[in-house]
Amino acid sequence: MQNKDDISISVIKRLPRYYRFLQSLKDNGIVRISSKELAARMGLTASQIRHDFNCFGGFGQQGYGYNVPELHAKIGEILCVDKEIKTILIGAGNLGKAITNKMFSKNSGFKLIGIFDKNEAICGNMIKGIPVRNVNYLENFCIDNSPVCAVTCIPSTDMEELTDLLVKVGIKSFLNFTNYDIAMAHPGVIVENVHLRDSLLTLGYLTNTSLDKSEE
Amino acid sequence: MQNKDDISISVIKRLPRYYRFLQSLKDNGIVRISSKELAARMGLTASQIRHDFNCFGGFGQQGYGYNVPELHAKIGEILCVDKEIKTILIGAGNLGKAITNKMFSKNSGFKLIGIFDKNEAICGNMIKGIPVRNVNYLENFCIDNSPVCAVTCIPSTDMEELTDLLVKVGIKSFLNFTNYDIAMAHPGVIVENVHLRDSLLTLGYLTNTSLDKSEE
DNA sequence: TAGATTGTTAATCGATTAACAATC
DNA sequence: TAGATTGTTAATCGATTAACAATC
Repeated sequence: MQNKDDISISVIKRLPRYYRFLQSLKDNGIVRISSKELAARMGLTASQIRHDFNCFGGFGQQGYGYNVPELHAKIGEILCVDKEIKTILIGAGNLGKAITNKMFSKNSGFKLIGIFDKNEAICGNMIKGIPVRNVNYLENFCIDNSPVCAVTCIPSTDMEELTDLLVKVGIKSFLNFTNYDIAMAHPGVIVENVHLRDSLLTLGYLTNTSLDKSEE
Repeated sequence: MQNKDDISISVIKRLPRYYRFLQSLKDNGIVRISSKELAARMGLTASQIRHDFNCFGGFGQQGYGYNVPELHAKIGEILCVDKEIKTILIGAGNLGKAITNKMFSKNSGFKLIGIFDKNEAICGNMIKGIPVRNVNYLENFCIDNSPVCAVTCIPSTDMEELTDLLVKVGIKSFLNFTNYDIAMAHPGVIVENVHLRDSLLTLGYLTNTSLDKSEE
């Protein structure tokens, strides 16, 4: 087992998928799995799986494999799914609503404590029991409640002003759905970008390339 | 310039971001940029940028750099943003609505031609001028209109049956928002996965790790 | 022409895979 | 004990970076 700082981002990005697969194995009552069997199910190599898990410690048993509920719990622990990072969401459009409804379930590691929007017309609306507040109240809300994380699903053009404010009032990490480059503007802040349009463009490239090929 | 098949997926995944940055440079009236300057703006190395562009051909000029509108056009061409891949969307909840409203703009390379949902109550509703149809009509619609791509934003539990049908009627590529593993179930099909919850869990890990460190 | 910057090859770095001793 | 499978190191592979000749 190595120091947490040494763990490469590629390993970290695989953890949520491991967690999901183990969850589903557990739900199906499977108590034991070998790296070979898990590799076959996930489309990875057994070597990589053992290598990945060993970044965090020896979770298996020679000659047996891995205990599914135990491994699931260990990875959940590494991902801190039991934590409740105080989180605010800015932008209560369709995307904001979808995120609020689906993503902050138990064992997500986060707790949504406030929703903000600049559109007066929807302020006061409730989403999953949380009122949509006018973005004018954002600064005071942050001072009073000290959220750590912000989810941004607003137009990119509003992002510069907003992120300056959020970083000022102590936001440490962002789940960013806009194209504004938060990491570039605020070095040191933790940012996970979700660029939906980039995914679509990549898919377009791959689809067209594959169609060209099948026409040859 | 190499064969299209030789181009690694990591290069391809950077193309949409290059395209975005060049768009914004172009919008700001910048007509010339060097790899060094672009690297500084994007947080990459100049070497990588030249290396990436050269996978597709020599777009620059020694001693000058790159012509922004020209390079933008070239990358748009590579990404086939002018194509209109016929696309259907399944699941007209908040996420489906957000995607419909924001992602299929001009120069996305896609054209949304049909929206489907199993919820009777919302069938007939219009989203961006497209009616929500009952999923019962999906098979016949595909036979009549031959869509190439499908966007899936429905519960994972409905995915096995749905993807079997979609692949049968000729869908070649998927933008998949569910946790169902389409690629595993249908080898050969092109899949771009967007796992929002995985992004959140990764952010949780990074956030907690960083908070632990700053407490030391 | 001289300076700048590309295109491209070689060197480096890091991630994945293979191999096998340890051991359950 | 014998068979199975991990943990871990070494080998391989691929991606990124550095270097520099070509050339605008």
